Amino acid sequence: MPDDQARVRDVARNRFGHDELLPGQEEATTALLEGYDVLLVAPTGAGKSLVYQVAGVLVKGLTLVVSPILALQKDQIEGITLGGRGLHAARLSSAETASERDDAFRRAAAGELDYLFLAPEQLANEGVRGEVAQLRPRLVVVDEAHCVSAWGHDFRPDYFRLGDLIDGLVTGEERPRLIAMTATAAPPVRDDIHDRLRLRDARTIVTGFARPNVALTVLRCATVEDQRAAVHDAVQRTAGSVIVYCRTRPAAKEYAALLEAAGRRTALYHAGLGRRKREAAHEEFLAGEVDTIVATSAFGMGIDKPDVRMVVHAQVPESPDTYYQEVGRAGRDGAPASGLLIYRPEDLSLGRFFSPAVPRRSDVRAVLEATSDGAVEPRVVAERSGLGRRKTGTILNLLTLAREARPGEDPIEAAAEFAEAHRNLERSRVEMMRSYAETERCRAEFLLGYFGEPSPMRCDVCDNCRSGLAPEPADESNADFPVQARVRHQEFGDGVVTDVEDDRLTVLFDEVGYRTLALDILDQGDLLRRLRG
DNA sequence: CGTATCTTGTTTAAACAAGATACGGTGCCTTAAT
Repeated sequence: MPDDQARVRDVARNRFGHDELLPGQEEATTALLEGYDVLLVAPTGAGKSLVYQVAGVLVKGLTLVVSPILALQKDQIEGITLGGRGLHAARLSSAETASERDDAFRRAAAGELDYLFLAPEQLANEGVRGEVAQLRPRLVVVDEAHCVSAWGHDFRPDYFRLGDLIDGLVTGEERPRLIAMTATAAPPVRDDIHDRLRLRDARTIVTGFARPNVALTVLRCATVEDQRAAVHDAVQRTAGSVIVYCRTRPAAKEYAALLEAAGRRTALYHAGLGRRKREAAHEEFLAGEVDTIVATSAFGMGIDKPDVRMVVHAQVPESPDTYYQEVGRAGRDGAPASGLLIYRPEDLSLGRFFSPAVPRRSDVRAVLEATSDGAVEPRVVAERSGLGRRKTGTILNLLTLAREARPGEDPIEAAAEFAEAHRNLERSRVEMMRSYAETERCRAEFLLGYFGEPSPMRCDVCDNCRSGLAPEPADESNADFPVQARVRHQEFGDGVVTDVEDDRLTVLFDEVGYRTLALDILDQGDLLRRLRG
């Protein structure tokens, strides 16, 4: 609708001071105005926030923003209310006093509030959910939507229930429009977000994953001493801001001390440090008072420092999903930057260790029995089953998933199978990270393929391109099994082709996760068949 | 699963190896004790 386009541009310019909209922004906003749900996958810095801000102005009524991190919500609110835009935003969280919360509800009910921010855990509270429903939000925004997929089962169970919780807000006939936004989502993650949030008539808008100014390199080390030296040397020869990612808190502490001793101005960041220290480290890094920050994965979402010149992974992360997200914090300003992975294969074991456990069938049965009268509140079910709240929440989620996807089957068995499939997927992601570290292909091409964006060209700046190892990307257009093809494997079951090389295929299987298959073996028997549709 | 550290065991009794054990990420929220 040209009309909508003009309105979107007008609001972007006059309210938010953006003369031009970036690719995807306008498309996503107008899709919302036309009544579609939207899944927006766009890198940080591509202005995802502007999409919901503009839509929030044009869709009359309250815009509800679900966001995972309280500090992030605070930044967003400051951005919105800044500079006399005449817009109003508030937050509901454990950090607000009772009177602040009352005030937020009162203002929202009076139509004095444009945006209300909260974490899913707030919506999980029945009382809060009821009150928010009364406000009749017209637009619901799920920020950092990959969390729905990544955290669903065990870490923050209310993320898994978010679809239900949002459905619980519908009071009248009209359901609010929904937009899910994330910077990283490989195709299976996109499907998961779509299913978990129950998007309707969803428009999926994906802007490019390519980061041509970030040179990717992998350095393989045999010993911890070599590893330590490699991190030290890489940081020392880099001018400007550097992020060093470690897998554990003790490792982060050790590397921070090492680099500090070597004369780098260094800050340490992990979740064990407490809010004040973390804020101080973050601010020092943003302000350039330190040029190096050594962190665990806690240092992540909402970090938007444009001039990071290098992201070093002192230890290999557990998946290409995480790696892409973290290395993507390099070179946001478009100037040359590098992403260096220090690879010692033993470190992958930590990724396997952290992959989610499959609950015992006896525990699943206990939870099922505790819900026989229809109880669903995790607190009640945990008391009755005698299991911990966390474990109970995980199992409840699995049972929900099992009932939705396989009605009529034994829910205990189905839940256990889902947990196994989930763990298999996580472990296969670890193996994909191994493949990334060990590949001779263009690193960027590998990552883009993983994210469902096959690239016809090499990046020319990664280690494999520079050394001449990287082959020309395979022409997959006339392959027997092209990307996206649905296939059936005799042993692994059904799946989707995610990557095609000259001599091998990578397939994402429903039950066992990612597998790379050698074509010459496939040719020998009828191991793999293409399915229709 | 791998690593660091503590415990036990052996052997030209102080040192060192083998064996056992603990630990490892991400954040809401609530509530009790300062």
